[in-house]
Amino acid sequence: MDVSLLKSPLSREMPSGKREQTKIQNRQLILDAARQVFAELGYGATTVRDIIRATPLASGTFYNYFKSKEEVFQAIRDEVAIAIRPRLHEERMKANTVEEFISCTFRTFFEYVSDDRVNFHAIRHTADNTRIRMDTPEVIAGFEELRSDIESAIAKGLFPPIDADFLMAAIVGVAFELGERMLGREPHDPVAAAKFATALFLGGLRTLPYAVERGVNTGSA
Amino acid sequence: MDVSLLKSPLSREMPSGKREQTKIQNRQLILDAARQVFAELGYGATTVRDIIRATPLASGTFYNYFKSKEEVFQAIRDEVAIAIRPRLHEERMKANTVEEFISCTFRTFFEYVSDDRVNFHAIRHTADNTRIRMDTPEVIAGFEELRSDIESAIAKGLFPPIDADFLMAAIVGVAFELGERMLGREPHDPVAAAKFATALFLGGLRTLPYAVERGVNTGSA
DNA sequence: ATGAAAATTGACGAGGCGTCACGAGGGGGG
DNA sequence: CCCCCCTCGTGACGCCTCGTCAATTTTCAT
Repeated sequence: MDVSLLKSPLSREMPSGKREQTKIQNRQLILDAARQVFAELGYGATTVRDIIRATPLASGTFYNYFKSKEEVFQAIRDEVAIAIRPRLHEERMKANTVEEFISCTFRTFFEYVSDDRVNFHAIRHTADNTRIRMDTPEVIAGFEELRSDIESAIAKGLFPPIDADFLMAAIVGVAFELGERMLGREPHDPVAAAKFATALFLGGLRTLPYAVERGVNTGSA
Repeated sequence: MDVSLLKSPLSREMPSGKREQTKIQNRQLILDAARQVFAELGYGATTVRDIIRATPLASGTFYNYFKSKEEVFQAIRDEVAIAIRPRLHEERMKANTVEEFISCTFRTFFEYVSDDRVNFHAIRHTADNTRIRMDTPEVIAGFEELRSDIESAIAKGLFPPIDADFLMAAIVGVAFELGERMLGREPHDPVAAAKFATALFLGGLRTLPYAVERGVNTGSA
């Protein structure tokens, strides 16, 4: 009696039961298979069957974990968003100037994108010349956090009282688009991309670093 | 595939044969139905069958015109790109200063987006919280044209010798992302969006117009 | 050991996919 | 004006994927 009362509440902390373990494992199996298949066939062409075929599981099992391939895709994106969001927030919190706020945001983002090839390769190219962008709740939360950080910075007097929503959108747009371009260049140069974006936001066109070689930025205005 | 180019040399001028007419008509029937169905169900959930069902045609006929729903989507996007590209290019050609180059690019783009509700509504909302961006050859050509215009402007001394590729990407990113935000606000204010984007590119954060009301921009630094 | 709860399995009906043989009907030649 | 040819619309077909569900296996608690 005493034991059973103690055991069940305590066991909540550690989900080390066989049941929980295989559940976690199966989920990961599906996610890994999906990453691989998405990267190979492209998101559009991939079917749920393709994913489970790349797995020892049966077709029905898939639906115990995800509702559709969209949901798998979302989960993969969420992983990325969850990994990068705290880093960005933390960096921005440390910022004492506009320069730091902007530069650390871009630097952190581009470096993460450059590093985490697996996920981004799975997400990037889809079918011929189509690009997908899925704003999952986690990703949207990241956007909102950026906006809220901007608003805090405005309140602190760091930023002038500009439209935080538009500024957030502009940062997001530049980050994603420039990130894409950066991944298309060899070698990846997150620092150059961050320099470019930072200079753009801090001083506009006239302070952008000059191009010195084919598609590589250095120097400054 | 451009039908008019493949036709016999003489009939190029006037495709008034009954055959050519129904061909054009059927294509348009499919495109219109697709616009409607995409807007209703979202791109992801739409099937080729849904499109032809919204049409008096038979299922097989669809494949005489398009290979897949992706191709229909591309065709719709291409229409938009073809409509807007010459406008943008023309405006930029008239620009004598950096200010004009940037401001007319954004102004024209945002005004077009705000006006052409039909196509953008068909393209915008997809399934729950997913966004699709398809870079068709025409759209990519629009990007390339922007880059080439930037390069020309650099050659003319209008711009400093910055990385045209990155600048193009930044403009594209801000245009699409801010456009999305603009469409989410009521009423649409393409001028405010253009002002914001232009100020950002010309002078950076410090010259952005101040926010005076909930999500509406006026004034300047 | 045993029964209940939970999770996996794969077969199933529904329905979409792309194809193809057929037939209708434009269009050019006589 | 007619007729044949050839293009194009048609819808049924075989294949595949979808999401479900009853049966079965696995885990867990007693």
